[in-house]
Amino acid sequence: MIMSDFADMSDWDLQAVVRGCTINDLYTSTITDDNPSSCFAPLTMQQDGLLFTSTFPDLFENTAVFDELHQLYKPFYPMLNPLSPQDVLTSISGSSREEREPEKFQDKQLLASSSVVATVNPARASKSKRRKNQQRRVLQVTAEGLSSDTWAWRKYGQKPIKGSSYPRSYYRCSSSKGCLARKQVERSHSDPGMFIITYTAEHSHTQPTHRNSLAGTTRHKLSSTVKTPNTGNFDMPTAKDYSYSPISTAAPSPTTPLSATIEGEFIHQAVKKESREEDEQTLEDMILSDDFFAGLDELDGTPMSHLAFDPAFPDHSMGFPC
DNA sequence: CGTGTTTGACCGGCGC
DNA sequence: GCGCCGGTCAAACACG
Repeated sequence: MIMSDFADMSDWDLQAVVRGCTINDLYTSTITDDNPSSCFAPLTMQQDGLLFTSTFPDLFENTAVFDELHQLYKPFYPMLNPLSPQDVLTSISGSSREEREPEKFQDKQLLASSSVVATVNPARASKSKRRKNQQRRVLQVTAEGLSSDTWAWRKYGQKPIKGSSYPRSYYRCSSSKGCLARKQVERSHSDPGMFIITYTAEHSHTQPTHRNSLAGTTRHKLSSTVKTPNTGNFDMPTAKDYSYSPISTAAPSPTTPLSATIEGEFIHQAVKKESREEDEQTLEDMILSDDFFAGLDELDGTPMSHLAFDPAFPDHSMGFPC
């Protein structure tokens, strides 16, 4: 594996993986108290037909491998984005139908909620133009995972996608004017309880302390437009909508703070797992200590700030003013 | 007033 | 070259 190849991979995959472990622990039922190590989801990197599979315990036991990864990722640390949790992470830069329809691609790959997949194909990437060349990262998250994304997103479009039962919503980062970060949210065709999030471009700023004003985020008018998946329509509900149906067919708006219902649920889970979180933080401190976040520290000014993220209190833990 | 969503129109990449 | 389709724009409107 060469550096240029790594550069094509997601900039924050490693952190997303590490962070995802912790958050997965809170969000998914596949990780049990009896099996803390299960948070180390299998890591699969496919590259030029080469399939590299490992698990985190393996990586950590094999310090040489981890050091290599550490070194390879080091140049990208400042670009790491504290993505919200979890599940599936795919880096895409290509032109095939599969890549243009990540949700189908993921279905094919049978991406489990706890697995992490990073895919890159430099050969194809070089051929493309603007849209083709755009690096994308695809995550499959639950509604909870969706709501835990603490970046401030502003919806700027929604389109029905051919072959998909659900429309795709388009969001741009509203934290900073010049930020090119984009986000697409689409309900998973195979699992309506899951959402396919496609991130495009990087944030050009640090994570905001608080999300922007809530003005306009709760439109009662929406209550008549929110439909079930069976209708083929899909609107991102407001916090109020979501609070009525925590595990509803829709999901919280990315710009909407966690509703009391969801937040309470998170608090409940967080309290439940409190002791284990300490262990995990210790683990993360061990794994990600020293120069791992040196770049982030320079960028953010708050050392280890990202590790302070707590899905139960996203607004309290994330960030800093732009 | 500031910030958000909605939605039809438009643009441009891509496949044929 | 043409048409399809995904992505973006921007006006209108909602909400606090």
